[in-house]
Amino acid sequence: MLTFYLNNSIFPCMSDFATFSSVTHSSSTLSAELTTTLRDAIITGEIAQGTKLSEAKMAKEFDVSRGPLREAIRRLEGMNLIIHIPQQSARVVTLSRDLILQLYDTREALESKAVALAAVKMTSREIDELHREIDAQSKQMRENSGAFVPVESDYRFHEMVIRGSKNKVIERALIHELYNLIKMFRYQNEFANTSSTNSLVEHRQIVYAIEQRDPVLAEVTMRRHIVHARERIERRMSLN
Amino acid sequence: MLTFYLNNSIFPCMSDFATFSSVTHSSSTLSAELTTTLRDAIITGEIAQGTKLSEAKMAKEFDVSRGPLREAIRRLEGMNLIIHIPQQSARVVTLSRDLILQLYDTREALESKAVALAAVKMTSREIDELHREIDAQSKQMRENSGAFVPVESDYRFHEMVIRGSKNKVIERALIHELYNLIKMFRYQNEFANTSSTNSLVEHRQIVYAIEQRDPVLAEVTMRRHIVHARERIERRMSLN
DNA sequence: AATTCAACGAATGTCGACATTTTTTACACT
DNA sequence: AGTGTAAAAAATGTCGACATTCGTTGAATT
Repeated sequence: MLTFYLNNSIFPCMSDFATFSSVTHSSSTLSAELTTTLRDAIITGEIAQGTKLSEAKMAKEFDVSRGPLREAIRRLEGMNLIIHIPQQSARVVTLSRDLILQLYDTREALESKAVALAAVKMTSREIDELHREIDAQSKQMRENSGAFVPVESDYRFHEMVIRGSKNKVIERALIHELYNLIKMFRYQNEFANTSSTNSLVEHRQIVYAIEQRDPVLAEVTMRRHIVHARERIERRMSLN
Repeated sequence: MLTFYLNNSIFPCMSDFATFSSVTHSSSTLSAELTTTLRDAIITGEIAQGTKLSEAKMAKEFDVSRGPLREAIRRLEGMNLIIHIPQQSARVVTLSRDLILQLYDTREALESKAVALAAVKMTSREIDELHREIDAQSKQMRENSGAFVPVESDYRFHEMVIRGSKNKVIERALIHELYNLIKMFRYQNEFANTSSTNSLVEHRQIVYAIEQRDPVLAEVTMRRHIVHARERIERRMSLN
């Protein structure tokens, strides 16, 4: 069975949903389970961009009533993964070139602020964890002689920094409302599949700045890190 | 009948809801109407912070079934106005000192980026509208010999700048997910009721920077504007 | 042939009832 | 009196059916 790794949770193809739901009962409510299942299906592209979501069909497919399904859709709306027009349709978001670039501009603003705060607020224990993560990145890249930082590790790194800001508002904006779209974009576009070896160097610089408790340096470094990613995307992305 | 002005929409006290719903049929769906009604009731404090929302009671009060009401609650969750714990409770958010300061940090990051983009992207027509708005502010303040920029005008100004960025992601993050909380905070705390006369000067500086098509100046100016607001709040806010 | 209108089908919105879980209350026991 | 347990009450979660709206098809008219 094909499985994808996202957010530390494994989820199988949608056709295997029956199996999945009988195996995993982590979430308390049906509606919450549906939310994560749909989220992952959208991120991976199993449900393609722009797809019109028919409540009746999906309810039948997942073998649930329309109530919980509608709630899941509302939540995904709040995560910017679904665009809903009342009385008409709910569609999976379409990642235009424009939207992606706007996404990275927003990420630049939020995450550079987050790391500035993190430089002040992170505990030394948390900084240690950052070290462990980039050491693992380094090791993995040497072993696989890969030019790319493994995506999951990259997400873990950035999310550790974000949480380190101790700012719940930024954390929610980034993790709940932005990163899903970024994961979706990266998952569905090989060329966006993380960063060159530069990324690892940049990660080290970020940790260094945090370690020095230097919010300005941390902010500038993170800003550059994200701008680099944005530039890479802007160059390589076809115009649509 | 007591009415409050928010987002260009008038809404009466909740006790008068029956009247309201028979008068205004602007929104297409019940669920959408409930969302705005509840949103405004939360912002004004008619539904107090921390209130536990009982679906049954509210459904009876508004004379609707629980379905649309639950959807409205999910949407308000997405706007950060309600915190929901599955199987337990949905509560109106509580604006702690900490949360407010985090909110302003986030706003600083997003809105300074927004204005930098606006300095590049705004049309001259849009800049004219900015002028009209701050001229109106100036006039109102002279006439009422007031030390404060009228809140509604202040929101209009900031929202014009945000839209001027032409960045839908930032726009949504700010207007849909942050400003409601800020409005809530300001509405329920006299002392936060906009800014000193400095604000008007700062608004002029921001427009000047945009006019000069100077994104760096615009960003710095906006950042200072918001930091000032934050500092004022930090000084005056009791510790809770 | 193109356009308009009407009827049909499909989809979303809304409702009331049932199921399950949580919280409260009351009672028994130490 | 305090604690623990069990029943009862209240609340959330879920379901299936009905209502309304939207989009489409097809026929009638110009």
